[in-house]
Amino acid sequence: MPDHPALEEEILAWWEQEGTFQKLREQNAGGPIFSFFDGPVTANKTLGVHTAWGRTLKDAFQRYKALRGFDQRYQNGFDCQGLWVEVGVERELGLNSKPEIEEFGLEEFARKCRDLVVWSADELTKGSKRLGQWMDWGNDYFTFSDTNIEYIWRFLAIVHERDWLYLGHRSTEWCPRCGTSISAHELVGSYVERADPSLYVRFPLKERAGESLVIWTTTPWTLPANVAAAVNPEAEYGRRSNGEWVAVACYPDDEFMERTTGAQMVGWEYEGPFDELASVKHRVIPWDDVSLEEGTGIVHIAPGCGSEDFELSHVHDLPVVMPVDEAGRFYDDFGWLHGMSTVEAAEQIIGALEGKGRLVEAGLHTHRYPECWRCHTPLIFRIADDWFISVRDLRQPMRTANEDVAWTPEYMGKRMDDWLVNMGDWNISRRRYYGLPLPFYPCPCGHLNVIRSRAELEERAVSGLDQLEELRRPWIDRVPIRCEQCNEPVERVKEVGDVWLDAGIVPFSTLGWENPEWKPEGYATGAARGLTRADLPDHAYWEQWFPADWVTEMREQIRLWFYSQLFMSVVLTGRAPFRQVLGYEKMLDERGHEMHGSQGNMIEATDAFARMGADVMRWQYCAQPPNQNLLFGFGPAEQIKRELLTLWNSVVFFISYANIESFCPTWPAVVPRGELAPLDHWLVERTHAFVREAEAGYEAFMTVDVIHAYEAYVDDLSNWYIRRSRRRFWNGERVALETLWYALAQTLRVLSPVMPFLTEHLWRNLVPNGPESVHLASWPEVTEPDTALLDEIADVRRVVTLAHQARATSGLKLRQPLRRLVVEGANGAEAHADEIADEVRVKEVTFDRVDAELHVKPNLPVLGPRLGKELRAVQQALQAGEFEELDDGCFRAAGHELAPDEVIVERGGREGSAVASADGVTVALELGLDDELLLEGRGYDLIRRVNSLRRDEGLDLTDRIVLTLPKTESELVERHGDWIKDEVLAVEIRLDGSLRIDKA
RNA sequence: GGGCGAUUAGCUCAGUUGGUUAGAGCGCCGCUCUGAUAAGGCGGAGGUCCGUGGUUCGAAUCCACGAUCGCCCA
Repeated sequence: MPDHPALEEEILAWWEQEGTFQKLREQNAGGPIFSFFDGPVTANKTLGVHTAWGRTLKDAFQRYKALRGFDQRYQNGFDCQGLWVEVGVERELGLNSKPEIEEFGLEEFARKCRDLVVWSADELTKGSKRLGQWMDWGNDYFTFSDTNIEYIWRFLAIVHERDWLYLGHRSTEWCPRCGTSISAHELVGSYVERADPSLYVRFPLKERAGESLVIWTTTPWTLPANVAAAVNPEAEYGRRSNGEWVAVACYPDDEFMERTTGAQMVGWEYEGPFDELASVKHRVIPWDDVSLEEGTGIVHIAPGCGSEDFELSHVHDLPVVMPVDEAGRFYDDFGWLHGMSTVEAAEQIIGALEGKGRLVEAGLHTHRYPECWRCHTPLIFRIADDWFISVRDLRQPMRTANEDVAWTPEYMGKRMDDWLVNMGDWNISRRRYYGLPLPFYPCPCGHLNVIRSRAELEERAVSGLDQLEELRRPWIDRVPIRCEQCNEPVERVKEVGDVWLDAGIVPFSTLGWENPEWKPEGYATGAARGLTRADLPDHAYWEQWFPADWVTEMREQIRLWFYSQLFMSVVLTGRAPFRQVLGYEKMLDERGHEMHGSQGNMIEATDAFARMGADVMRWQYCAQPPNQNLLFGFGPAEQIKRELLTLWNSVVFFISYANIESFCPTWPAVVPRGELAPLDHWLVERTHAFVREAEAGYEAFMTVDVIHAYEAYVDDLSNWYIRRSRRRFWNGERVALETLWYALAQTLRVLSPVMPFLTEHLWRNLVPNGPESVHLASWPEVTEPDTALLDEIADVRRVVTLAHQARATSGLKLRQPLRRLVVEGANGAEAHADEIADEVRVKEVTFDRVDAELHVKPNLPVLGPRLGKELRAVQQALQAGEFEELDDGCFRAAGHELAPDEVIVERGGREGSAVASADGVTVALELGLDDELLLEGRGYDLIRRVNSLRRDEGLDLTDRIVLTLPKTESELVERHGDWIKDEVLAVEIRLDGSLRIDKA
């Protein structure tokens, strides 16, 4: 049994020592191009089993394409900026807010962020190598390089030139802990079920003494910012006896003193809940979207705290009250609430409303509410100034570009289109520190300066260049430039860019788009200096490698990396940056639960490497249909190990007999020449069929198809070819060895992309004088398989399976030979009667009508359309046996004549035989025994016992023995002595004692 | 609230244009093979195909409504 981890470590060392990957690249240099872009992995952690899934798919297909001779780039990428990195460092330093970070110092904070990236990049590299991923390690791209930043600057400058860039003043989802707005694509999936306060609050009406509006809210903290109450103008409202106005539809059982329409209520003025804190006029406004399914039908409007509310403020000219600051705390002018968080304020506000007698009801309400994807803080709405890219002119071109992309699974392409249809303007700014510095310099003169390169920055800088450590906060903030309009010094905005800008620009920044001259190590700039040797290629190179032939990432990347790449590519080139995409679903634990560190079901990659090994992990990933969640774990790993044992044992079997025969195969692996047995021919064709099936799987980017093809194939190889051919191997038949070697060598080549270690290990044992590595052996070229021959053996296997079933029902063991097997309906198997006889252990196999009871069933797909309602009567007659057999295979039942193709005829067992049937094939095993058969059965028993003894005593396969038997076996020895000697490798049989064996 | 998808054996999933006794792998039990042997083969138990109606000679499959779950968008 293979020790996967040990074997893998050994292969890794050997690859390293031999420079196998280098040799592969040299071998394929100048070949046709297969362009793959690696989506940058966030460098803030070690390698996880989730990430290893994607890395495995990337590696498997790059290896497959390499076998087919494609030249590839193999550039790995690290994502190095943004909240992921910042939050990691914050945690490490024990900081928990923006003021604390600023107090800590932005220079040092930036250096700490870089340290984290450097550490993580190293860890991820180590893990990926252990996984077997072949990349050009050391030539990685880092998104925090100046080069990447400058490419994004150029992109933004182009966006600005086209007039798509604007500063938006709007209500956005805001994380109070991170102190920044959250953009739409970061919001997805962040809605969680949670319980919030549910308040019904009374707003007293000014002109109608004793009357009030009742509103419902789940965000008490927004009440101090209330400026209006919205009603549905079409709806009917009613006044209860206690003076409270609500929508009639919301309280169908209540009695109302007075009724009116929403439209009539518009303009009513009321007292706000906290007029002492923010003094504004409050009035009723109409709003068609007011729902009557929830709450009271009267909606509390706070334009400073909600996006629809904010929109309404424009329509109705309402004041905008902003109650909380960046950190989600009430501003000082909110009296007793000042400094409180929205959560703290909620309790105070509920108490205060109760004190004023304004609270109708307070409870809890469970609903879906967005929280921060990074720190899980519930989001609030704030009015903020953010930088946006307008998608008005881009939506259609992006949808059109996406139509040229082949998505696997297909529905993911539709998902992308849905996303594009619904996408809002791209909010590209974040009020954070460690990120792309947005190159925007808005001048008080009204001109927006957008810098497009480091050179331009240096040229226009007023001061601060000498301290510019990196193109990054805080250093870059100290470099004011001269406004190109008024020539006055102007400062950069403080915001950094959305990380998806960093990743989306990769197809341009790493390939040298519009770069006039190739720069050696030109990517190793800024923070990336010293971390990579990556060159900045020239534009001709970009032309060659853009767009990608293929990319793969998990499904979430549709709205993230796939989206930002597509966005930037459509802006810069008008087309999609990739031709084919493979997406895959989520990873869960083996019981189908989300993996969480806190629940103890998280599997560390290092554990997985140590306990199951990289090949088994890779098998688990590759066997997974990409449209379903992967249930990953050690349980499935055990099953895979057992499954892989078949291939291992087959190779071990081959090598044992090859050694015995001193058989040394010769490269190249070509179809064996000479006297091939029918079984050898079949294995060759079967192997070719497998190669073709696997090829189709790889070409469709479906490793699961490759694995399914393999599973069927390896069963044929081991449970048919090897089992049927064992005797030929014992006899050292050369052509059998050649054929098996050929099949195994092709199998290893086909599987090597999925399972690079085990195939390599077996290859080194199996192919002594061919390519030193299976990965250098190229893809097997095979001819079109002979399907007629394949079908024939498929028939044979069907017959054998049925015969084994019949055996099982008969109660006679396989060791007891029988006289005859009759087969009906598998004509392809006729040429293989001898093999069947041997497998089933019968003296004779005949192909004939099985002499047994007749069962006739209607062939429904044929008869249904012809007979319609009459079918039922025919069906019942046939089942009851009320039918007449006519000549030439026709039947008559219930007054209808049935042609041979309209019925299915099966035969059941008679006394003295065991019958089994399936799919139109019937076999009947004749069970009669005679003395001769019984004696032979004893012979098989004896052979089995002796061979067990051989194994128990640890004899080698080729050791000869002297067999001693009791005298009672004399008849057996007399009749079958030679046969027995042959089967147990006995040179002599003695009849003078109890059963024992001695090494001869 | 809107859109998409799912619901089949203890678990994970197949199930072709509607067609005969609804399958596979794993697990469990029994049998079997013994020169791959901590493997291989055969069988068994285990199903209200989510529910209700409809179309049809015939529905796991098509249609409608409902339930539950997941995903996506608000």
